[in-house]
Formats: sequence, C-alpha cells, structure tokens
Amino acid sequence: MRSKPARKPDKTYHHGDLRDALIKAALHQAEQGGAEAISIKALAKQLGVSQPAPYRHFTDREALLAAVTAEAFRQFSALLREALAKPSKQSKLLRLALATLDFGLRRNGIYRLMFASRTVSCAAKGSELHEATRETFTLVIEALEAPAVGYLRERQALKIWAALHGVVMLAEQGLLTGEAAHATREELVEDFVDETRAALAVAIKDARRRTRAGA
Amino acid sequence: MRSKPARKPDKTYHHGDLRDALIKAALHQAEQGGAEAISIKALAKQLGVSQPAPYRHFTDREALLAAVTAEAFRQFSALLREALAKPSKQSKLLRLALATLDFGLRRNGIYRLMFASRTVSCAAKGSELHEATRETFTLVIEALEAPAVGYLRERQALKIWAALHGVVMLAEQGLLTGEAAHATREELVEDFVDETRAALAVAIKDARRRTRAGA
DNA sequence: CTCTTTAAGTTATAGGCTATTACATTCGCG
DNA sequence: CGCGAATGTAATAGCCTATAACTTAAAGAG
Repeated sequence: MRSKPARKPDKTYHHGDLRDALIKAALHQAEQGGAEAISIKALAKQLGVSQPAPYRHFTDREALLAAVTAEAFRQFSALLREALAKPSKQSKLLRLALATLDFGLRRNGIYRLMFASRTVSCAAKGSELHEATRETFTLVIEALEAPAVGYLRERQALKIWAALHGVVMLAEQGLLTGEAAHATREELVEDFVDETRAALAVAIKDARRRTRAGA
Repeated sequence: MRSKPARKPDKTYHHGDLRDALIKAALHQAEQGGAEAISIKALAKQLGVSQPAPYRHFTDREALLAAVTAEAFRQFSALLREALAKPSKQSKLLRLALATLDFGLRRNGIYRLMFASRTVSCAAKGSELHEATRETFTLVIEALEAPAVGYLRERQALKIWAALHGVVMLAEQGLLTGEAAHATREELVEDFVDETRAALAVAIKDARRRTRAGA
C-alpha cells in the first residue's frame, strides 16, 4: 500500500491518490475566491499531473465542484460537532451559532461554495452532497436541545439556520462594519439565539398544554 | 436624437446606446444562471456588435458585473418601494418581506448576483453600486415604521434583513420543499416579521423608560 | 509467473472566453 | 468644413474546459 502524496513524486506514472488530492487542493483554492477560483488546469499543474488527468476522476468541472462542496460540508459538520461537544458555559445553540459565523467569515470562499452556489440545489436526492447537507442540518436540530414535539424543533432550526446565513451574508457584504455597524455580528447572533430558545420554550409548553387539554 | 435600439440596426456603425443595452441584456442572462451566465462575447453577438465593443464601455468583466448589480439593486428598490406604497391590510414590513422573498426566488439568478457574489463587498465607498445597496437598506428601515431611538431601528432592520436572506437561501437550496418542509417560506417570513415588530416595540418602550428615569 | 484486462495518466487538439493592440468610422462642436 | 474624441472592428494572444487517441502500470486469472 503506497502512501498518499499531495504532489506526485517525479518519475512515477501514477499519482496514487489524485482524486483526493484534487478535492483538497480545490478546497484550498476555493478558500480565497470561491467556486470561480477553482481551475482544473491550475490544480493539475499544482499536483504535477497533466492537465486532462483530473477528467479520469470527474466527468466535468461541475462534478468536481460537487465533490468539493460535499467535502466542505463534512468539514463544516465536523467543526460544528466539535463546538457542540466541548464543555462550555454557553448553550449548545450559541456555540453552534458562533462556530457557523466564524466559519462563514474565515472561510468565506468555501462558505459561498456551500450556500450561495447552485451546486447544492442541483444535487440529486441520494447524492453524496445531498446527504452531507442533511447531516449538517440535523446538527442544528440537535443543538436546540429540545424534545421533538411535532415539528416545532425543525421549524425553529430552520429559522435560526436562516438567520445565521443572513448574518454571515450581511457581514461579508460590509453592512456590519465601519460606521454602518449598528450592531456587531456577534450581537446579532446572540439576539437570534436568545429569541430562538425563548420561542421554542413557549411553543413546546403551549403545544403540551393543548395536548393535555385535548386528551 | 436617435432612439435606443436593443439590437444594433444592420449597416450602422454605431449602436447608439450600447452601454445600457449591455446592462439590460446581461441582467436578462443573469436571471437564469447568475453571474457566471454573463458572457461578454455572447452579449456582443446578441446585440449585433463585435466582440470587443463592450470594452469601450466597461474596462473588464468585473466592471460590467458591478454596473449590472447596481441596476439590479435599483430595480429591487423600485419593487420594494412599490410594495410599501400600495394600500394593504398587511403591515409595511410584511409587505416588504414578502416582496423580498418573491424577488429572491423568482429572479434568483439576479438575487445571487446581488447578495451572494463578491462584487458588492468589493464595491468602493462612493461607487454607484455602494449607493444602490445603501438605498435599498434604508427602505428596510422605513418599512419598520418606527421612530429613531438610538440605533434600535437600524439593529432590527439588520436582523430582519439577515433573516430574509436566509429564508431565500434555504428555499433556493431545497430545504423548504418536499418532505423536509416543516414550515413554508411564507410562514417563516411571517414569524420573523412578527418577532421583529414585537422586539422593536419592546426595545423602544424600554429605551424611553430608561431615558425618562435618567432625566 | 505470465498474460490480459482495466484503471489511471499522457500528448495533441479543438473550441470558448477574456482582454489587448492597432486600425476604421462617425459624431459633434468650434 | 474639419478635427478630435468617442465608438466600433479586425486580428491576435492567452487562459480555460473538454475530448480523442495513445501509453503505462497494477491486479487478478489461469
């Protein structure tokens, strides 16, 4: 079993793990300029293989982007899972929210690849990418630390998820910096987290009361 | 004064209004596939001019994108203004929110051009694009129908704005369709609008009380 | 252990796009 | 009228995706 070289060692014909190396290198490219910064030709050169070699592993650029995006989702999920796991005074939801914000800003090129391109919405139902996105969303639900009562959890998860995306977007657009900043990113996130937890508590209590009354 | 032909009439050397025609045609291209769907070459062909002609009006593709995005913001602002102006039982904020949702989904390519590309965040301070985005945001503040007390209005405007973006994003990503839809897009938007109005009312009352107490 | 099949990589090439350079035409103002 | 500035064209360079035809190495069957 040969190891997995990032760059192909000279004089060898086979790279050994080109597919994986392509995804990782592409992820690195995307970090700066988003999806448009990913160039198959540049990747091939960087990895020391001929320009058409990547096409042995991905039928076209779109296929590569999908694989890269799926990997990005997995890394993101891992990050969130880590944030949820570590002991802290903050609530799980707040930790997840802040981790999302951090990821969205620090690795914004990748974040845009994940949430602002059409790659995801074009992903087929059972595809690797589709699964990766769903798994991420389940982490949001988990972070709510709430019992399943109807779809209340899911609904609140959608809401906080949407709100977080919006904050990242505004921050990246520059609406939360300089004189225009009437609130910091973190303040907005905390607001949303507090509101979500409050709304969830009320909704669940309410639903239970109605259930008892009906029974 | 000649009129403004969309396509150059044959046998004439000058188009007459190429700059404007480019922007409009590009906006049309973007409607489907977002920024990446905008091709200078294709635009030139479509408008019946030579391929490098557009470069007389825009130094490069980025400059064209910026102009197109600015025009998109103006159209969006006009739409919002219209929604705010028309008489209705619904609150101004709800009307603005629903109009935003509608625009974001129906003209999603353009929406992504406006909010999910780096064009905006790269826009210089006094640029046409920068002004266009700011004007749009002032409409959000206006829709709150709240008095200016500190920056409370601005803060709530940022929050609802962020939330709306997020809903559009989730909807476009397919997280709000099919079996996964634990709430419709409109329900989420209404939730956010209600919460915003409630939070704003509380915050303003609170701030005033504190002011009186301090004075 | 060799033979054959197949996965993975190569060179050559076609075609699309952005962008520049040098040249041509028209508009409009003095 | 006539001249300069604005606008458009032709030719070309350079980057990128993608395909076709050919080559090398790995891996399993006999």
